[in-house]
Amino acid sequence: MPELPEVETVRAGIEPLLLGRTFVAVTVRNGRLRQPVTAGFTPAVTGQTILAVARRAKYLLIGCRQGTLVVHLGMSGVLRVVPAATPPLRHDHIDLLLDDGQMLRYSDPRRFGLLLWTDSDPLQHPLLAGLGPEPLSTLFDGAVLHAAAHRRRVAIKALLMDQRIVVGVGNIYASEALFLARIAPERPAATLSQAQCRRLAEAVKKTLTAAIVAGGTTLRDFHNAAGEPGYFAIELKVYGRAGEGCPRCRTAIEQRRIGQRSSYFCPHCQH
DNA sequence: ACTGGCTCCTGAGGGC
DNA sequence: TGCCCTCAGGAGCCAG
Repeated sequence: MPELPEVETVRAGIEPLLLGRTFVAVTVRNGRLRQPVTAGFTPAVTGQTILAVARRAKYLLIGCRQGTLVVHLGMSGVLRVVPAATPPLRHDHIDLLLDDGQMLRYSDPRRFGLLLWTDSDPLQHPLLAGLGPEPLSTLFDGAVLHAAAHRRRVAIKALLMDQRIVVGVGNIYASEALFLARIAPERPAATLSQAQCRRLAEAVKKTLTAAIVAGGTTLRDFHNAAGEPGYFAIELKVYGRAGEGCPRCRTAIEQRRIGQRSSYFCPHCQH
């Protein structure tokens, strides 16, 4: 369930449960993920003490004394801290046993996610080195977006989801941000004016921030911090609402495929 | 250098 | 009930 807000919610949820803990054992039931879990994974992680739980783009970075555990949730990945005795279900692929009787459990039906260990700077890892700016930082704004869109003919929605341009925006929040900015998702990126790029960059920040706040609220209600945030926490204005009335003008929301992904928009107020 | 299309994988839901 | 199709919140890889 992962776009940036969901990953951030997971990060915030597991951080207090992991800080200072040590991984005492690792069980890999099925390591065939997007990148297969390597033979060196278990010995590398075992014995490591957790010093930080950070996030870069949609990657979780669990910083340990001698390296970093990098986790990506893919489409369907879930990370939870549960009692060590919890019996595994079908898609509970990896357990990382902690020194307090709990374990960090990775589940992922579709197995598009990944776990890897790196003992050097995780930000320099090939998977992360080419990532664009964090959307909520000052490194991302209208000017940056406008520069990135220069001469690009791709649909603006596809550009928004390109992690080399800006990270963290997935299929749901791309539709939501474009709705908020009143920009049609199919517009070739290069046709957006500076003002429109400014509006869109602000809409991205606003959309993601609202979702993080909502996720955090949801999580606080979860006593076990099990992290079942999800998209129910926030009211989506257009995503998944084909045929329903636009919240602004009541025109029927349209659904269309853009770059193999379902996109939702109001044909009347988005241009 | 870009662009669009395909691919990995399992599960859910709709139509017949 | 079963079968077949389509779709799903990601992103790397490939040919043109």
